[in-house]
Amino acid sequence: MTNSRIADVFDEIADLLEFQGSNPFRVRAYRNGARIIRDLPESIKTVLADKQRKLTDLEGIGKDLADKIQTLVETGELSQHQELLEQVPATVLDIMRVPGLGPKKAAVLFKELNIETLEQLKAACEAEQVRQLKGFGAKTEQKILHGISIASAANERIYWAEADTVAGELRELFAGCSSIEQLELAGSYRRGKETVGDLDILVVSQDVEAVMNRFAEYSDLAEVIARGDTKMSIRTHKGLQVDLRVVAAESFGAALQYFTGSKDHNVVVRGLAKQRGLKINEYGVYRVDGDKEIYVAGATEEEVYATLDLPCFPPELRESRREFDWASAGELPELISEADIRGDLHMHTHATDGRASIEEMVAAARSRGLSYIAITDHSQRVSMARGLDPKRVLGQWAEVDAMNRRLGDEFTVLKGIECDILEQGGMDLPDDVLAQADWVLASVHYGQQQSREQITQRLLGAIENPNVTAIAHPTGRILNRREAYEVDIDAVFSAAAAYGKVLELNANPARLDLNDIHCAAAKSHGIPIVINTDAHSIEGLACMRYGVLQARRAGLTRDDVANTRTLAQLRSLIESGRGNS
DNA sequence: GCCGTTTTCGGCCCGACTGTTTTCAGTCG
Repeated sequence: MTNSRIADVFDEIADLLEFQGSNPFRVRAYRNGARIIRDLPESIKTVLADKQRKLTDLEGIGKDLADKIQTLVETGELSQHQELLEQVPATVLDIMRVPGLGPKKAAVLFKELNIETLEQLKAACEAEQVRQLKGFGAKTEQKILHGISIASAANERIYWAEADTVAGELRELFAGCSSIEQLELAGSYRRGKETVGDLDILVVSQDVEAVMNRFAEYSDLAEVIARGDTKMSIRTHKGLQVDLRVVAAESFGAALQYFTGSKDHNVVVRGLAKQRGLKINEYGVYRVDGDKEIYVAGATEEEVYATLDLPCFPPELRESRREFDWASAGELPELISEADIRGDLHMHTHATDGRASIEEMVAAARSRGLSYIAITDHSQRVSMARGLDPKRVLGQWAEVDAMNRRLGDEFTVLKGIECDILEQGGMDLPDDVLAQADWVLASVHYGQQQSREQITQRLLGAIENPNVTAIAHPTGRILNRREAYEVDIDAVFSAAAAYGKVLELNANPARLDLNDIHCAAAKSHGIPIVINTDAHSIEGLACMRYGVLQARRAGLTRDDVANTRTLAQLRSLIESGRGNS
């Protein structure tokens, strides 16, 4: 059983317990446990197999959860989980996900009206039965009906890149509001999470009405969800919720820290504050003195963290993973930035499914400040994209040689290929062809439904091939669309480390594959990561920033990433991979 | 359910907004 499956079980137990009105801290313990398992950079099986280590060494996993994890790994199920599912139909969890309905109200609906599904809930609202219940009224009934109608749209998290577009529009909207002194976007968007559930905007202004009126003029606004003295929430036509909060200047840093989260990170921060006799909320840091609270800090995030002797963590690291350990050891990594990137080693041209020529890709890459690229068109198996057979790829590489002679020392194009790993195993081009390339990416495009053993063996075979430099998009996932294929990722990491291979972080905003957890795991194996755009057009080269953001979330530094190296350093890295095979 | 230099019990982050209420519970982030 995989980490993520174990985490899913714990999350569902938390949902079911919450529905039953269990101790909220017990519920939190399960959710916390789920997050810890999901964020773990190695498989739980590996930890269990190591006699030197105990699951309870993980902060937040006690004896009880450790036993449950072990049971799940060994038997694939958990009696407590089964019993809960017998008491509470899993479909009632959908009811809790309707905006405005939480565990308490969902439980009342279930107990009083026997409502188990969204369909039954809709019918009961339309029959005006819900408004009869204590604690419910006509407005709640309308809100539920509305909530059901938008539930699917509202629950889908959008790609970070899409959120960034909305963020840009909102910045522009508020740029025309003269009373705004400071503005920042917070939340998971600021932390650079691969998908974003909603946007949070923080503003300092003396004129709350003017700011909120401006917000109400947003061209993509579908409805105003709430509007109070300091907070206003809207929903866009696509269903994205945007929250606006207006705060005083002395509270801006505290609010930014608070609303950037993550929630788990803030729980730790608040706990540390409490130990020091301090209290932190979104208005500031306060020294608690009897029943008096004296403002200590809050204008900037730096001063908020400084009251706890903590560095101002880069937002990407605020996930309550390892950042507090790093900080206390003085080992906070200096995260990679886009300026560190010198090359892009995965892109397509119009020879296959790209839209531009080699020359156009070179020009675009140079204007982005890069000093080398690899042209990596598809191999013949990808017939839909007119993949290259040996003859065509050798022809393309001759073209690249000619191009390099024209370019001189200023810029270099590596002769590359994105070579398919065939369904039956083995590479899609003969070794004597691949041996002539500078840079070979190996990819799984077909047979993604194969068994874990088959796919793992295919990947291991590619890693062991001396001509292969790197594995592209190693898990094959497409966010919101396609799960990663089944693969023993630990085996892939071990092999890549042993054979000196590189793993890709594909920067396409829908892929971001490897994900942040896997990148951190690869780093711990000493595996270099290459951040590539997989561009199919000159515009596609701009995706690099999404990959860098993901790398930052993984805690990667410049040294962890292959394409921050100079060309000479990169070539020696490629050579050492060949030597190890 | 987790945790502990205030340690095996008693805490566990905290405030805004809404709707249904006449003072607050539930939801949300």
